Amino acid sequence: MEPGTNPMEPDRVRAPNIRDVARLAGVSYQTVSRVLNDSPSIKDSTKQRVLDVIGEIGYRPNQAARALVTSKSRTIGVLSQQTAHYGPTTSITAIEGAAREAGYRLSITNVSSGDYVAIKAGIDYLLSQSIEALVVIAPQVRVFEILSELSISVPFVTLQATDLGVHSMSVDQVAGARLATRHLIDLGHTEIMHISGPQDWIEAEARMQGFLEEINNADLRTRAPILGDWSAHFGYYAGLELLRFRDFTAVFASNDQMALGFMHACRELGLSIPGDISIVGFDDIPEAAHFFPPLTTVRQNFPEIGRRAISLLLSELRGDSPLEQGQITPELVVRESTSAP
Amino acid sequence: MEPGTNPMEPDRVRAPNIRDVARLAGVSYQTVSRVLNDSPSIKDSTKQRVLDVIGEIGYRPNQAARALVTSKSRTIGVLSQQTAHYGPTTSITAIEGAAREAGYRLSITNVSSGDYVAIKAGIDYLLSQSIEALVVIAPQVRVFEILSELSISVPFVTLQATDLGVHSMSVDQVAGARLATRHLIDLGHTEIMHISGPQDWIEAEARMQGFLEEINNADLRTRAPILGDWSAHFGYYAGLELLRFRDFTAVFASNDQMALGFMHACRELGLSIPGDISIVGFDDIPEAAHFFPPLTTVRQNFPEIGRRAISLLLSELRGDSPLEQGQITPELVVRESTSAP
DNA sequence: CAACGGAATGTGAACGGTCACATCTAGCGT
DNA sequence: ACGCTAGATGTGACCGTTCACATTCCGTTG
Repeated sequence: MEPGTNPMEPDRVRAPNIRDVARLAGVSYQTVSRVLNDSPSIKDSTKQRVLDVIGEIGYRPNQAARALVTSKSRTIGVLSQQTAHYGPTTSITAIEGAAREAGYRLSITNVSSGDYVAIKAGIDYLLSQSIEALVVIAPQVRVFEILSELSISVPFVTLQATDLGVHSMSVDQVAGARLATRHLIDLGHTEIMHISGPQDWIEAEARMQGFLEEINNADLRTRAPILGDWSAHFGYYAGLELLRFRDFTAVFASNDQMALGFMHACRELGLSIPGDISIVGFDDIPEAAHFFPPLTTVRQNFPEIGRRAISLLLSELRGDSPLEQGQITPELVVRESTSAP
Repeated sequence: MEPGTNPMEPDRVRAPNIRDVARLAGVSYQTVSRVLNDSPSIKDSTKQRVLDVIGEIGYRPNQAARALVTSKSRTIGVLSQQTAHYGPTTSITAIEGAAREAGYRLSITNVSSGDYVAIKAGIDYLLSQSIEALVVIAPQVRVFEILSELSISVPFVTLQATDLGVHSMSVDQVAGARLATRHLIDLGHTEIMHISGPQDWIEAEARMQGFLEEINNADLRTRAPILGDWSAHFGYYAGLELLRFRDFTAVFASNDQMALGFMHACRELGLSIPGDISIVGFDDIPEAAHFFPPLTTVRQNFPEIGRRAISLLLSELRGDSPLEQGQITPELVVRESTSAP
């Protein structure tokens, strides 16, 4: 029995390739390739024959081979956070959808800590997959330092407002914070606290800035904002601490979770909301409408950001059009956690 | 001037490849390849020289080429849901981390609707990227029909308990639901409602089953559970509706969000929790501890599931070891939303 | 000292597509 | 009837890496 050609051999089934299709359809492999990329000059009858064979034998184009020869990976990298926040998650979902629709896939890397090495490794990892574009959702200041220092060769966009050139698509955080603060001021509050996010988060910084701007505009004073970690737990403990001195009548929390925790602390101390303390959150997570009381907050359209980020990248990839990057305006949602003091 | 070799040509910078490295290091390309895959028989001095060159010119191995020749994509596919629920998101984060650590990347596809075509397309899409393994987080019944009918050729694991052979790694939903229900019964409740998740979700079904088992064990009766959509909104409106007839004293909601909405409805109708109505949720999202009142719920260890799913797949990919798949036991977290009737 | 053998390194082919170019056909005007 | 052109299809090379096998080097041993 000839060793190499043993017909009994189980013979690792190889996935059908373009030449198998060609042979069965009685055409050349190049014709098959043309059908796959629907090139214009191909006779309908031929095309149909090829498609039939493809369906019949279950042929799938090999992405790796295609990527190799075109040196296009059809992959968009996403640099994100380890923590599963509502906003990023929602945006990523939208990004994935938009990307897939355009024939791109995503490669997501979560960078856990904000330290230089981890972030650098994350970006490196993405680049080694020869991504064609990069979306950065890790909203930490340090990421942007690294990004600019690395002089990335692919188009990229951040979902945060930065001064890093044009590559940004974001909700205007400053405007949102001003909306929230203005709302409290308009109600008549003069002593307003701010519970901020972590110092190294761009969003946290921007919201704090918006808050301070509006406070200054109204000639009010405020205690130094305290820096939280976005969690409801933090909001709770911060509340217990802050409320030992009741020298304020309103709180602007930098996200809904911290607002929730803070309200928890209020209840525990027997304070009524908004009777004793008004509170505004940020994000408008779906649960916020069902907090006790339903939370006044600032709504960000996360899916929209994701979609626009991708369309911005895609247009840059196609080379066409001056990219219309920009900011999305957030919206104040007034519910029952705020009232006149 | 020779056309092809014009030294003035800007000449699209090509990324350095293995042969460039070889040339500069004065070795053959195969030696470079050996260094990259740290093959044992390579002299230390040579290895160092190659590594130096790699660092110097910033060479990155081309994943596509590698994938092509080895027919290993080093990619694990993830089939997930469009909606950004806390549980799946948290698991995915853990999965990503574990996969990356093992040198695998993720390809995530969200399938929006539960209809056959969409799910099939999602799986097809993943397979066309020649994934080496598949994690299914889309917990819909229909997904599993498709999965079994397709006879996937790669190892796969679902994050839901199924009767689909061994490929599953999940929190024991039935046990969790029994824990919750038992708790209410132990407190003395005899009229217990269940707000379930959507009918075609495996988890929803399992939790309902656990609930009914425990109800039967205790010789109690219950009204037919109502089928929700996991959202706080649904919980709210369901609450308004259900509470028109107050023929129950406790509610087991199939997730924390619906519990939240339900509590909102209670407050609005002037009912106290747990005074008038006790309520138990499911998941223990981080916010649950700060609801009003803090929610008694069932904790699932989502990251652990993700990690274990990957380690199960990896061991299957390596071919070693009988895979220790299985279930993780959930845990009841008693807070202040439950008391004796 | 020749023969040996293992460690270290090199060579050709292959993976599965696409690109650039070559060839073949059919329709058309003159 | 002829050449021309555009449409349809085929051929060879190449993308960057690994695999299988071949070759060289060098220290050991009988």
